[in-house]
Order: sequence, then structure tokens, then C-alpha cells
Amino acid sequence: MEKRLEQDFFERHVAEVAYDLIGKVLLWNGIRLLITETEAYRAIDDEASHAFKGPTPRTQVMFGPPGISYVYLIYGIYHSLNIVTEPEVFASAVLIRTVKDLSHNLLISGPGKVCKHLNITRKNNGINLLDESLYGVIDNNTIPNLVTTPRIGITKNKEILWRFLMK
DNA sequence: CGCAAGATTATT
DNA sequence: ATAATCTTGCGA
Repeated sequence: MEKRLEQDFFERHVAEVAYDLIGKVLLWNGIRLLITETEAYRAIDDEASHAFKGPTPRTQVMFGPPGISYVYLIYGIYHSLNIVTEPEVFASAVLIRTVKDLSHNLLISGPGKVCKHLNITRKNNGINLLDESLYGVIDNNTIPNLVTTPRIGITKNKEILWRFLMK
């Protein structure tokens, strides 16, 4: 029996959510993607977060309720997909780094490539993953083996182990 | 208004 | 190791 993750799943500490998201299935525009690599970002105590210095137009959705997409453009070229977590006002988000396209059995490794594969751009910022039939996260009831490492591509708060991937 | 930095990727 | 490429956010 397939169960969609509800608000209470996303409303927890972002590192817990990022950890628990590994092995879950992302439903994006009706397409099913197994989540195999994530990272956590948190405004309150994490200098690496876009939201660390407070809200800006770009980071506004991170300050809102959980279960919403946060999509931004990086290096002028690549988009990145995130899911907002924690209660409203506690800005945080899980970066989706790698997924496996289940219908094509294809591994898509890297945030920019994930967005390219799914045609995700900034117009997809703020999509609700709790209510919409074509978008959400499905708990497929698996318990994956995980590896935990430092996050990739950042200059601040590099030591913290907030990157999670399937072994 | 100018400018430096950036949650990446492909190529050398 | 480095270029590509342009939005964003900050300071003046």
C-alpha cells in the first residue's frame, strides 16, 4: 500500500528529513524518482545556507511552511531542486542531489542534472508537494543503507555531516 | 549602480 | 584544476 508523506514528515529538523528522504520516491509531474542522495541546509545555525542572513526575495519560500519546492539558479547555468522543511519561519531545505528515474532505470547524479532531466526551472519554485496529485513524496517502505559525509561545493560550515547517500 | 560570490558541471 | 555564465544581494 502506497502512502504519501504528509506535513508532519517535513516539519522536523532538516537533517532528519534529509536522512529519511533517502530511499523514498519523489513524484514530480507524475514521474517517479527514487531519491538516493540529499543534503540539508538550515538558516538558523548553518552559514552555508542561502537563508543564513535572513529572508531575501529568492529565499522566501524557505521561510514558509514545509513540503514546498525551493528552486534556484546557480552559476547562471544550473538549477537546483530543494524541499522546504521545519515549521514556518525556521528556514531550511533539503537539496535533492541524485535520483533514479524508475521508469527508465536511469541514475541522475548532481543537482543540475536532476533539474535538467525533469525540466525544472525557477517557474517551479513554490510547488506544493503535499496537496497536488502530480507532485509529492511516496513512502515506499524500504530501509536503505546510508552513508553520511560532508556537503559538496560549499566554502562555509564544510565539516558538518549533512550529506546523505544510499550505499 | 557596480561588483563579487556562488548548494555545478564538463573539460583539461 | 579551471572555465563557463548570469543572477543575486550588498554596499555606495
